[in-house]
Amino acid sequence: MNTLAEENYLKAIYKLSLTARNVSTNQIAAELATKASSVTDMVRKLADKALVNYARYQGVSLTKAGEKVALNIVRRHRLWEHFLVEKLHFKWHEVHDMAEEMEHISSTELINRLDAFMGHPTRDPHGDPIPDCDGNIKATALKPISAVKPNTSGVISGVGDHTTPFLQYLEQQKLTIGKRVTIKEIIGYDNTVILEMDNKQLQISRDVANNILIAI
Amino acid sequence: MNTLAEENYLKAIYKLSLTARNVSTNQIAAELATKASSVTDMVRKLADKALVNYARYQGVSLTKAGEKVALNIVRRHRLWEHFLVEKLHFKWHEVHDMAEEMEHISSTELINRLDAFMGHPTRDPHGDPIPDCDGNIKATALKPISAVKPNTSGVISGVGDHTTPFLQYLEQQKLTIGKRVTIKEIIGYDNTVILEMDNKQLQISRDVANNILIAI
DNA sequence: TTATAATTTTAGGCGAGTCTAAAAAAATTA
DNA sequence: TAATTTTTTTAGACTCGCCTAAAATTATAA
Repeated sequence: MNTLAEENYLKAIYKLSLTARNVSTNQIAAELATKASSVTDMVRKLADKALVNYARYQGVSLTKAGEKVALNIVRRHRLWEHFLVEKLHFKWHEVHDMAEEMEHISSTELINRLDAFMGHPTRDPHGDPIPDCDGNIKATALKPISAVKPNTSGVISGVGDHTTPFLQYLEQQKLTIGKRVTIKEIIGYDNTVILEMDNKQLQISRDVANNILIAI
Repeated sequence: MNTLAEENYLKAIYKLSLTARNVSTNQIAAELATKASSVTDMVRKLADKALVNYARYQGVSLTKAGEKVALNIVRRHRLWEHFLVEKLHFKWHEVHDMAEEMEHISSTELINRLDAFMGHPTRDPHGDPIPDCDGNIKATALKPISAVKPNTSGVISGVGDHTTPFLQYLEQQKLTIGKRVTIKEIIGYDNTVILEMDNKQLQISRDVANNILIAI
């Protein structure tokens, strides 16, 4: 078994690996709100356990074993988030910190039964895919609204920003997971996007459009 | 907030306090599978935080504040056990270790919503009462089967032994929470108890009779 | 290409929580 | 009551995960 700190490092490295081949010490330190020297220590420990590939000054990547552990943590996190929203009726912006604690509960049997109890969901409340018990994750090509051509229609299926203010804004605008939207026009001046949803027009900023992901 | 170790000490002291005024260092060490010297260190730390009363060589007791924390941990533990049995269909002897981890999840709001989700249960799967959110616990006078007079009838409402082999034995004999039993006779020779349940006769040993608690 | 800046690692230390071994206090027995 | 045993505390040390400060390495700019 891995310690709490080890699990948090693996999760951070996994997350950062999605947008970079080799993750740097400083990136990990920023992600975990810790110091680079602490990261160096821990990364060597994880390398000793064969969970990451590491060479001095060269950055870090997950090994197959490390990735499996990380995907398991992600699975637990997202299943608990799903539980919190669907069964305990929390809002999607309220569940992250709780799931952050719950993801470290170790029983595999527990998580498999939770999965069954929830009806084997494929996505968490933010639209992120839930890995299965073998760590398989459904690769789904979602596009930010800002990247599609005018007159394209799609279903909101994920967000690129998980912070509370952003999620609260989306909720207020009813721009939630599952909603169908049509991109009408992208204004050249500042990339404001004009959408149609529920037969009404709506304008959103470039930043917001970058962080709403749709399936076409 | 208290650390994981602190919470575990408080819970252990609470448990031992049920059968002793002042809890000894050695008792706590045995309960937590640690060494007396470690207990002394931690107990001083808890005394500094005003969670226990402590004087060198005199044993330990919980303060009001410490008891409140302990009851909260017990509440969380028992609610999660209830969830695991009722919703995820675990057996009553399987849930202790999982709940041991889950009880440390800190959100009060989470536990209150879990409580509501479960329909405000008053007892966990072993018949132990679940404290409410203010730490009030329904005092219920349960009696071991071994301590009631012949021809008394009652409902099995708790167990005095939470170990897996004992719980599995009870399950096999269908001596589970909620079952009505009538004590027919206690044999003088070795205190074997003869019961009637579901219109059938059943014999149990003194040790078993000591650890089945009934409400009359 | 050399100087400067940024990043990463090393060295040494700290607090939490644990341990062993020895000393101190309390309880028990003769 | 004195001697012995048991319990508890103290002293000192260890690991984990973190820190700061300084050194080493790599990246960038002149």
